[in-house]
Amino acid sequence: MSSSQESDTRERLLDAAEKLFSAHGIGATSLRAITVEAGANLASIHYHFGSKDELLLEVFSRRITPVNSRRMELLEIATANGPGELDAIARAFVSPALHILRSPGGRSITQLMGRLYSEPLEIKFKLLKTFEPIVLHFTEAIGLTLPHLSQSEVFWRFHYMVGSMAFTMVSSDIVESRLEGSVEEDVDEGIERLVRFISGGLSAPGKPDQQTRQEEGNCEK
Amino acid sequence: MSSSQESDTRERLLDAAEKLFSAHGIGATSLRAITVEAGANLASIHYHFGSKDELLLEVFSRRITPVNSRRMELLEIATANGPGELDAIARAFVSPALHILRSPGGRSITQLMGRLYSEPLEIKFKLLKTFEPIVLHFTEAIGLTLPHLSQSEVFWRFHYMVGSMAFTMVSSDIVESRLEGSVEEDVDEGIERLVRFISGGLSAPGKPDQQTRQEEGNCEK
DNA sequence: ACTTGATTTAAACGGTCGTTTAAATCATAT
DNA sequence: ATATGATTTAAACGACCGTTTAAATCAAGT
Repeated sequence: MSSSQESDTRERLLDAAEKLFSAHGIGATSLRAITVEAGANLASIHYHFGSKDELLLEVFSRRITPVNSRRMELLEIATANGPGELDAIARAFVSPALHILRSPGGRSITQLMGRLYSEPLEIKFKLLKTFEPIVLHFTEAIGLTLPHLSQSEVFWRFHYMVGSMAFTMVSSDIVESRLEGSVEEDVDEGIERLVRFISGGLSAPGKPDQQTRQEEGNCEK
Repeated sequence: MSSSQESDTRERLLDAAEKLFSAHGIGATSLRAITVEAGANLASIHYHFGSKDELLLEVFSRRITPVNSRRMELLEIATANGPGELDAIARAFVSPALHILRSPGGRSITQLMGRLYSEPLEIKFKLLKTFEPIVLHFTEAIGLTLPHLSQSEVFWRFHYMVGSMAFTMVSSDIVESRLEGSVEEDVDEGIERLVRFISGGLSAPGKPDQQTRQEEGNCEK
């Protein structure tokens, strides 16, 4: 039926691995379980990917690459005319990642992406290399919008943003189990709610000892 | 030498498990590695704890119980006279957890606690039961300070706070490896920086469609 | 029809895992 | 000293793991 020269076993393996890694964790998912789920032979993983680690790398990058591309697109739009608005910058980072909740296999890959940060695997460092340009461009954009903050303050706030997003992705099941009464809400509504929190945090006053206020000064307290 | 009737093998097992779970992850740490590290016999874990899962539960709760007690103490102080200040509420939640960085074995247990949230283990749900009173009291405190926000908005913002803190704990090694030039900073300085971000996020304007402004209105933009 | 390379298959390899068992050792009270 | 219960020990159990091998099968090009 398919006339492509690419094996579709490879795709089925990626889909199965994505599903099982997300559901049960990476270490707890065996290659045997993946091949059973994919309807393939045990050795097919080593034939197509070489090892379990390289399979995992492929599972990640297949999803993360387009997400990061979209992030760069949105960031460039947000910063096209001078320093960008903080909510637009936050949205450029958060929205592409949370939007794949809608794609097939969405919930699973979302949890897997969030889990990446906390896994003590060597593969994490390989994957994080991919994020370096993202980190650089977003911290630069935030720093231009908030020039009164020190470089390390900007850097940490960027990571707080990453954390609140990653945690949302990982534990969305837990959070939603508490709000059982509420209807399944729109993805964009969740994005905007998160963007509100993040841009509020990014725009918080800086370290009180140093240069604190720009024009709008202290908003809290 | 020790006249206590309690076995100190038990304590050495907990210390070794805490260290290895944190360094290499839970799934990647074998009972054999733990007993070697503790200088104990392989079967001693099952004698003292019954299983690997129950050992893990003990490792967690030994550290988390005092942290949550301290959180409740600080929250009660912060909310003693009417609605609490947002930064005091955030500090009450964040500070006890990050302060055990100083305790022996600090770095390791910090990463382990942060990792708890993203592990797809059944044990996670047992542990999260412990947090229920914490969640209830803190969301109530935030809601009293920000009465214009809906209940679900408050609930989500609480979880964004948890996320930015948990991510900070898990990935502090990564973040600090980027700021290699900077000296090892004070723990309280990191706490205050995180508190700044969180209270900024908590106090952000609400959903624009509904009732938005209180007295201080929009702080960003 | 035959060859060639890509892909799939069944079977096994060596290793590590959590758990269990039953005997050995220790501490303590009588 | 001896009995008793708590603790530690050595050894093995069955199960599952990631990986490898070599043969079988498939798909095209000639």
